[in-house]
Amino acid sequence: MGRQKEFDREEALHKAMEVFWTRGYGASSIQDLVKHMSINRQSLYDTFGDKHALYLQALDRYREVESHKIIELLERPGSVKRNLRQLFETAIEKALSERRGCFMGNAMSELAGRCKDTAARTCGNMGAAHEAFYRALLRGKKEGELKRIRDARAVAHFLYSSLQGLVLTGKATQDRKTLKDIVTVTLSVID
Amino acid sequence: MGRQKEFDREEALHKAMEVFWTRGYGASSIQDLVKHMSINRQSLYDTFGDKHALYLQALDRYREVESHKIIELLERPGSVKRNLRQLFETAIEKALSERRGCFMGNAMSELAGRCKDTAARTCGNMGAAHEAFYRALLRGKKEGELKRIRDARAVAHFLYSSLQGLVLTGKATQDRKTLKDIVTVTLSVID
DNA sequence: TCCGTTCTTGACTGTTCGTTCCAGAAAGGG
DNA sequence: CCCTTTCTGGAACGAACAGTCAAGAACGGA
Repeated sequence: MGRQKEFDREEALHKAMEVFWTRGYGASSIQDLVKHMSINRQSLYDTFGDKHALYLQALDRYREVESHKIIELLERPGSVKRNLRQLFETAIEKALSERRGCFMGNAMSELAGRCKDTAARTCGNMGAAHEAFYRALLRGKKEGELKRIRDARAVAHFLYSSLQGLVLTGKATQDRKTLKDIVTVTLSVID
Repeated sequence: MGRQKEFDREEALHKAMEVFWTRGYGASSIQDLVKHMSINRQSLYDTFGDKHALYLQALDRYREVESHKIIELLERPGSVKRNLRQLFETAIEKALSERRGCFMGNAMSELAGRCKDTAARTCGNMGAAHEAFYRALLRGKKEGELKRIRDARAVAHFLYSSLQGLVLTGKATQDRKTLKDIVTVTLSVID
């Protein structure tokens, strides 16, 4: 059946995701990608199609990896408030250490307005995150921790939007207090 | 003193701002800019310097025009709550009709992490908006409309971040209800 | 009127972009 | 062993990129 691939497809895709995540679509050249993926130019085209197709696959991979992290965190047993607080505080720490934001948020900003494929993926990812928030809120209500919440779907939308706003703000300022203020007020709506 | 310019500098800069706002920095070519600004290539370089310098001037112009709109709206006499509601509802309408988001938000996402000049401008703009929110909240407190607010600076940071999150979310989804949900919950913190 | 300055124009630079082609090396199946 | 398939590396493609140059047109001042 011919020669085997010398590189691991998933590993290469992961590297591509990191390049696109860090630099965005337009600012990532094939040169950059080839270098960081440690594969040959031709192998890239043979395996992933063209640049745009690779980008979409990287978005899909991000969703698999990062979204599942969020879902997993929100589904941890115990206090829903504590889980939410931890999610937002982790976001602050990442905003202060890395500066690349959220790959989905970056994709929304750069391409979702012009590219349907990207819009579909960012929208789908938002839907998945929304469901995770929603389920967590429902559980919090059922367990009596979140008595004040009326429209859980609305609050879930709000939380996702707030998280994106927080991460975006973290690109402009490195001031920890500003980011903590945002989280404090955000979480006050589920207090 | 030689020949006069055949174009209006401010008008050309305004056009450049619209191109950068709509397409972002990387995806705007000098070709695009020249075309939409209706000036010659050389005039662009003579008048504004290179592409990057033009971008920064476009950011400055955006701040002058758009930030002042926000400040003006928030300083209107009468109910602070009403003013804030109108600001957020206008943001929804713009998100649904145009798809270009907020130029400052776009700049944060695309460049603030890599370019100090851009970071300084987005940060400065955030500071100005923060002050506008803060003054509005203080007035609301003084006039007895916003009794529940304790840390007005924190709420001001929150409102700016939420606005950015809302606008970004509007790039992924065109669903009006989702956006209205976000605004409803956001404004519940100043209720 | 003529000079000097500045603006306009379009051709042109060298570079980088995404993508493809090709020749050859490597490996599995018969 | 040979055949087929696949991967590799480098060269090459045309297009698009940001930025520059030189020549001339238009205007203000003397």
